[in-house]
Amino acid sequence: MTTMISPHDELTIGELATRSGVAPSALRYYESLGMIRSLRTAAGHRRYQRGVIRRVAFIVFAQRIGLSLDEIREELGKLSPQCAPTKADWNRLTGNWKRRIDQSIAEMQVLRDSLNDCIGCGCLTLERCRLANPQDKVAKNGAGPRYWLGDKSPVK
Amino acid sequence: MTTMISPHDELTIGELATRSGVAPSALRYYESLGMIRSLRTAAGHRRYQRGVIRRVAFIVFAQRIGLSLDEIREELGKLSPQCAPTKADWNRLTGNWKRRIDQSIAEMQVLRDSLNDCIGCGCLTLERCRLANPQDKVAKNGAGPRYWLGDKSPVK
DNA sequence: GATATATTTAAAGTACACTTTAGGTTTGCA
DNA sequence: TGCAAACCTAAAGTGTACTTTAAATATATC
Repeated sequence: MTTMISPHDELTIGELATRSGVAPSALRYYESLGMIRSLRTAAGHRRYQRGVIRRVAFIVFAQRIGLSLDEIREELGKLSPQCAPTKADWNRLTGNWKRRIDQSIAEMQVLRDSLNDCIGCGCLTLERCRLANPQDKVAKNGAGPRYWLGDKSPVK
Repeated sequence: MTTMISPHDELTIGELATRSGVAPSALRYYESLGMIRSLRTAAGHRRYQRGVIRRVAFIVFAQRIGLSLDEIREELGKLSPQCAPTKADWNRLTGNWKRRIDQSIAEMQVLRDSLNDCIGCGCLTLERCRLANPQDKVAKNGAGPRYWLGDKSPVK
């Protein structure tokens, strides 16, 4: 019986890396942040339970949606320790995530529309197209491009 | 004549910061990267020509679309030095940018659909929903979440 | 003229998400 | 038994995009 997978349904870090597409160093990093857990062999090598694959998938997915590791860590904290989420958990999470995704899409659409407007009006500037306001008014607001594009958040 | 704006249609760094919503430190940083230029007063203070506002708007816009400063620097290099882009330039740029935006939107939609599928099928796992493949096949591919989500790019 | 605000530079610091390195141990296979 | 490949830890390094700091000079306002 030459299995590629450990007999006890536990994965080595290399196997988890292959299965998840996430580098071993990243998996260790996630573990150092308390996002995933491992058992250890007598020699100190990590062994991952199968559920961890889902957890890593969860992390990767959430990252693509735009969550920071810190936010993801919080979300993971709301689930049962190392298990798959309950149906209720899942609905709540996906609800939040969908809203987030919809926001991203909406923002991208604003950006695309901005380009259309700029082409349409022929003025060739992002600045004046989006800015119906006279310049001095904008200057007084302390507003900038982010404002032009419909975002109120500080510059960072 | 108490103007808020310099008499010669040239902006101080503070004025440009206010007008663009970009911090002075960031403007200096962009200048250090050769993305914008300034004239200097006798005392060495920066003075920005009006066109620079558009250039900064361009930078901010491109960042939101997801371009790195390095990519933006390249795009800026294709324009006439400190001027507004020509109509042809503009169409080319916006064409590229729109494609980029469309890609972002498409990716977000894939992510959203993934969530829908997961809810719809009730399996409560990202992993098995997106993965019609038997697990061993995936293991052989060395594929991971990024693959499940329709992306071929390396882990980074 | 005094003072407050704005500006200058260079260099170091920050945050995020990891990766790389170094030096050592363990495992799997012939 | 021998050896390559995989694993371990801690600490330092990487890339992006800035911000902060410090010490000095300049400008604007009263």
